[in-house]
Amino acid sequence: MGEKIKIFENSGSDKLINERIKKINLLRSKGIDPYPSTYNRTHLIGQAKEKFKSLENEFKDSKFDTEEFAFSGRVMSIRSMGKALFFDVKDKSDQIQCFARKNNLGKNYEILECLDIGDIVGVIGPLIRTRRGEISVDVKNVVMLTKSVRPLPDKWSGLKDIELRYRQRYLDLISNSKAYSNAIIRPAIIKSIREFMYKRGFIEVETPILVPIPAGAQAKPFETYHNSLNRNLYLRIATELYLKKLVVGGIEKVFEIGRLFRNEGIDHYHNPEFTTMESYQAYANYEDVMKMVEDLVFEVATEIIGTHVLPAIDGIRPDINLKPPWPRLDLRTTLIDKTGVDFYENRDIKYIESTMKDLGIHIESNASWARLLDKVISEKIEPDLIQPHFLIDYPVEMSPLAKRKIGVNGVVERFEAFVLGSELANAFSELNDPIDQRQRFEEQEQIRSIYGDDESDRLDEDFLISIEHGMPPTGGLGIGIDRLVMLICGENSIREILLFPQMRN
RNA sequence: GGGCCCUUAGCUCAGUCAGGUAGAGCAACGGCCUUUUAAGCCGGCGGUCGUGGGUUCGAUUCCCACAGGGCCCA
Repeated sequence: MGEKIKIFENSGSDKLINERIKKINLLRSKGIDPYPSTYNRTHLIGQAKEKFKSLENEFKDSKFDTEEFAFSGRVMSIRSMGKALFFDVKDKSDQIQCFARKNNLGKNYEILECLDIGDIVGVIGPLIRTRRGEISVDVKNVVMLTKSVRPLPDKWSGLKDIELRYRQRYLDLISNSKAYSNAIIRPAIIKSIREFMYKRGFIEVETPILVPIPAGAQAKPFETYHNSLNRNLYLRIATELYLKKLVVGGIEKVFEIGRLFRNEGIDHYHNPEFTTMESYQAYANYEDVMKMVEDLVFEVATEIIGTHVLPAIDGIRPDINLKPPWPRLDLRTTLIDKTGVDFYENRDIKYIESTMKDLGIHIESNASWARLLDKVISEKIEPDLIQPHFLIDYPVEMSPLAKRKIGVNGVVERFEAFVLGSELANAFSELNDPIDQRQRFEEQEQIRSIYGDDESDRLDEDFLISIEHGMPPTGGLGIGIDRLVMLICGENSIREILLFPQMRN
């Protein structure tokens, strides 16, 4: 800590801060440390309130005294009554009113005379009900644990400014209970997913984030530079290829939950870093994975919110029923239903462009057939998939890492899961024919050069060598953790479920 | 990438259409008050009106650019 605290008198906030710094100095002059290092909390507020209520039931109308509780938490509001003071203290479990009388506290009342909203205090005393019926601490002792020098947001309106909520999330967490519960639910979901996977015998691993070739997905990477290796590295855009190498190595059921990075636009569905779970299971195909996905989402949601029917939220969504099995929609026939066109029968660029024009879909210039069809799917099919659905059997051109479906030309064993009109998961029977895989990568490299498509997948020689050693038939999955958290939390912006979303500057 | 909207006190917001350098509530400060709870009453603080330029005698207000944020479209 600096010896001198610079005092400004110019602006409003500096004045507020200076008032509080004066109180710090006043406390110190009385021999009170405003930043002590320890405090012995005996109870959480929520537990103690429950205890008090059960004592009330036990004693009915007769009087009783409780033990002394030692709480700690942040001061949320203060009501001064002359020689008595009411203040509300909030910990992680609940909030409680504290009632402090000057004649009960003696010298310690001086601490309360320096009390501000936002301070972190310890309060010790039995519980009582006040005249108005509120369970309160009859404060016998109070300890300053951390003096705050900045004012908290308005106690009634809270913190509304969306920008401030994201940039100063800690204030959002203090002021807005939904922000706090979202922050708690996310790790609970991830824990639940881990337990689901562990139960099924999957091994969790960690693979490199800094990679020499950003392969395994179709996305633009972030680039960085390693000084002593004297080479460019990329932040991973997928965990796919490393995980499949592990399947080659005999880790037959493997998964990773981790951050991926894609150098693309930011909006309320996309953050440049986001979290996925990818899993790979030897001797399974996409049918097995489909069952696992619907079971996973069903079980996790049920565990977290106690029901598999996500409640409707006004202006955001209707009830969402996650109960398996989810409908399987064949992509080709669904396209025909929605557009009247069989896109699979003609893979010609000119054909798809003119068809799209007829359908009123905007055409990106110089795009490949696969990219154009992807556009058709996201315009004509995805928006209607509100309840959970699987779209199955994609064209090979859209899926360079997926195995061909036997007996159906040009189609691979792939599915995507959709809910609320957006993609939740992507999975396939993994391509383990090394000759075919090499050709697919080469086609991706060609598309990159022909169309200048910098999102095409990249040929990764190390990966090809690994599957040339033989990868067993494998079912692979990628599931968007952020999307799943949004679904369960009932948020329609990714920024509400990331603690610190990417912001400009 | 395109369009529309927003940015005023620490926080939540008025005021801008009809240009004359700003208001409220909460918080904070000084008083009164020992069961209040959005406590109450009295008094006084607190603002380069996002930034930069332009028009004007004069700009928070009108115009332009930029920054940050939001919504919609691509």
